[in-house]
Amino acid sequence: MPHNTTEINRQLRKSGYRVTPQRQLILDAVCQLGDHVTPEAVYDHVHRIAPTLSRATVYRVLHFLTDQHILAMVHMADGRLAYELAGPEPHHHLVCRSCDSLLELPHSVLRSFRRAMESQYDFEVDVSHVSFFGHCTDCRDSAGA
Amino acid sequence: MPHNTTEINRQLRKSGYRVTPQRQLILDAVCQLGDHVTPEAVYDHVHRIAPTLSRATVYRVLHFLTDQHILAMVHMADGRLAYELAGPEPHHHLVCRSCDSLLELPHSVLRSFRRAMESQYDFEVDVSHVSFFGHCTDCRDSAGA
DNA sequence: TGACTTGTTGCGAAAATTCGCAACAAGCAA
DNA sequence: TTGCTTGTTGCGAATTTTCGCAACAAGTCA
Repeated sequence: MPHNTTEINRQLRKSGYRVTPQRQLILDAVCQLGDHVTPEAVYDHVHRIAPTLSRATVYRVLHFLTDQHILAMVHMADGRLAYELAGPEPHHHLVCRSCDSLLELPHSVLRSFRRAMESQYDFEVDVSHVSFFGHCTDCRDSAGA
Repeated sequence: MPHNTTEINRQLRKSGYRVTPQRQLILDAVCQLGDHVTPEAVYDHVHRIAPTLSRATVYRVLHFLTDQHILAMVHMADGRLAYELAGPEPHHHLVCRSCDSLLELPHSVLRSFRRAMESQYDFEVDVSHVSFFGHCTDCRDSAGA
């Protein structure tokens, strides 16, 4: 999962996909907009630069880049999807249902779980995106008070 | 999380919510339709019995019953949401991205993980619904061939 | 039973997401 | 550079999900 555009382009072409201006714009947008970017935010951003770029394309490209493991989906607390650049090492999220805050988990916390699923169920868990929902310290404190 | 309607009704009323025919119909529908029921399937079912019951109400009631821990959300492989009756003991799913099959995990496999998150991050993970995505034995076999 | 309070519903419109298909253009080969 | 092949896009319509608000009715109390 390379982080620079040149390398990504090479990889896509090698797989038989095309590198279009739309795809580059959308990828750039996700990079610039940060950690959990909604489709609408991407659309707003790219639409300013390329007004003919349609919503459908935004959705399609986000799915596509996710399939290629260039982006990763992030489940938000309200159930909607957002996206972020997929790092070389996957990480996971603890999502607070009260305040929507995101806490990042290192991949290591799921490594043993993954192995267990593999040996016990012969199921290969894709850990490139896992979110857990619940309540963070702050929200529990204020709720309990 | 009681399983019979009478007990559920009592619980809802005690919490200050109302037991309406719509809510009962929708809950019955989920029970009858099985393990991972889509909103549209629920609507089709109840709409036959109560033609004026609207789509909006189906969505609202499904959310509502989930908040009350009477139903549980299930993430499907395509990213959409389905629902099922929440059992007394939560369970989890291994969702195959190729064939959409669901494998149930006993709660025990996440117990230690949950405790770890609590002590390390002071984050209380809600394990009433957790889905992991990946690939099952069969699909890996056929893909590898 | 009858009136009151307020949580719920229905409706239609809005928003979010997906689809189908013709027009377009990226990459390739000559 | 020119032209082909076929993956991609844009558009508009279809689908799915949410929203706003007035009308409605469940539960409560007199």
